[in-house]
Amino acid sequence: MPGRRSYTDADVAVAAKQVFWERGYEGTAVDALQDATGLSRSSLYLAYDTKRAVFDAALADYITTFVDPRLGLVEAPDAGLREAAAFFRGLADYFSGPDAGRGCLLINAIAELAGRDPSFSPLAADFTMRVRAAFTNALGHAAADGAMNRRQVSRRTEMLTASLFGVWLAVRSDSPAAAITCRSIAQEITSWARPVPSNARRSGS
Amino acid sequence: MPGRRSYTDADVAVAAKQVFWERGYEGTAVDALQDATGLSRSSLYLAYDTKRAVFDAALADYITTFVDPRLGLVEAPDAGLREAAAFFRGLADYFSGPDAGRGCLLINAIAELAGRDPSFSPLAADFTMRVRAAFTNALGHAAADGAMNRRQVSRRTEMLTASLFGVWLAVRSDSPAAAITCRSIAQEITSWARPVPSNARRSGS
DNA sequence: CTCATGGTGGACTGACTAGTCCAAGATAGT
DNA sequence: ACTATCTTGGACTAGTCAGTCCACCATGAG
Repeated sequence: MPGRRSYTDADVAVAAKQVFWERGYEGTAVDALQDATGLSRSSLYLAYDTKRAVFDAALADYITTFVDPRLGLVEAPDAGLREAAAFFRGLADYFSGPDAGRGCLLINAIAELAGRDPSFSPLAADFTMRVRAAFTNALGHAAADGAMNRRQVSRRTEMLTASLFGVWLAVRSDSPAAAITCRSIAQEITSWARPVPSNARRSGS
Repeated sequence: MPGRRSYTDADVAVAAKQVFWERGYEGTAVDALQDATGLSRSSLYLAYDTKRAVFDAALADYITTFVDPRLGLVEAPDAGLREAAAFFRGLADYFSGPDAGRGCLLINAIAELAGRDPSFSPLAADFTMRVRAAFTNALGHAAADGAMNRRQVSRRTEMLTASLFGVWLAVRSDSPAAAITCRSIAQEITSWARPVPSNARRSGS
């Protein structure tokens, strides 16, 4: 009902986030945003000039509420292999939950828009850099503790960064399998902490 | 011009493959398929009943011409760490080429359709299983040679599978970076072949 | 040479899309 | 209580989408 505005821009972004997360950017019609927010078209366009602006706001909200807390663990100044492993275990737990099939809003957006929508590319590039920096941080501390050398830090950072993107893609097809993958990665990271098991070759059979 | 049919279904699939590869499934209009094939709408729909059928045929062609030769290297009965590393180096070379930005048609399709189009899910699940089996094959042989134990085989298989999906996603935003990632992964795999460097802890500084 | 077969181009359909616009009406300040 | 301001709902526009359909005509058989 008319009068003074009954919602904030942030309300719109949060409600829209759920729909974009579930159905993707192109897959979300403005009508669906109306249903999700309970607002009519004019009210929506009063808050944001374009569907894309709604999406950007939803993505920004997602990053602060979902990405920052998790990745922040690995970005912490005292983060090490423990935190890197815990990060992937946390993902594994999330992948065992009911909402895992939606994947990651940010990585879904990269998959959908990167390379095709030029205005989106910087965000994708920034995020990749951020993840790489986070793992370099954690693995660098491990190297300082003598667990690995510099060459290993950069190689393993590359591998963890690629793996992170990969599990978020895989979780949309098969979340239980992706949960297992995350736990495997966490275990592998943990194994890096050991100076290196010299009995590795014999414990197989 | 009318008369007897001047093209085969396979011609259509191959031409369509290029467009789908470049622009994605939803992003490709039937008009674009007309341009690519040089056929008119009726001729297209004479070869395939639906846009989706064209896509499936294009994807099948992609798998036999692009995926099979590369992944076959790792699936070979005598494949080991050498072949797994060579697989990622081969990817790195491809990522340095001009067409890298399109990514992988199959993985793009998984990213676009998995979880949203139920009829596509089996193909996605099958491919993930296939990749996992391929790396299990190669790493299993390495384990038989004493380079690692069973636990490492399964963990590292998970990691390589996730990494493969990840690099194909990343290559669409930044192909030079993805090429470096592939080479790092190849080097890491190669390092598994060594019984395990006991001087790893000291060579850092 | 003639006719039936069937490939072909292009107009068309109905269902969507994002975004615009305006009349209706509730509120806040006076 | 009155009025100006600004939110609201919903009709509307212009464009795109996948898929259908038909008149046209080149070809192969007899």
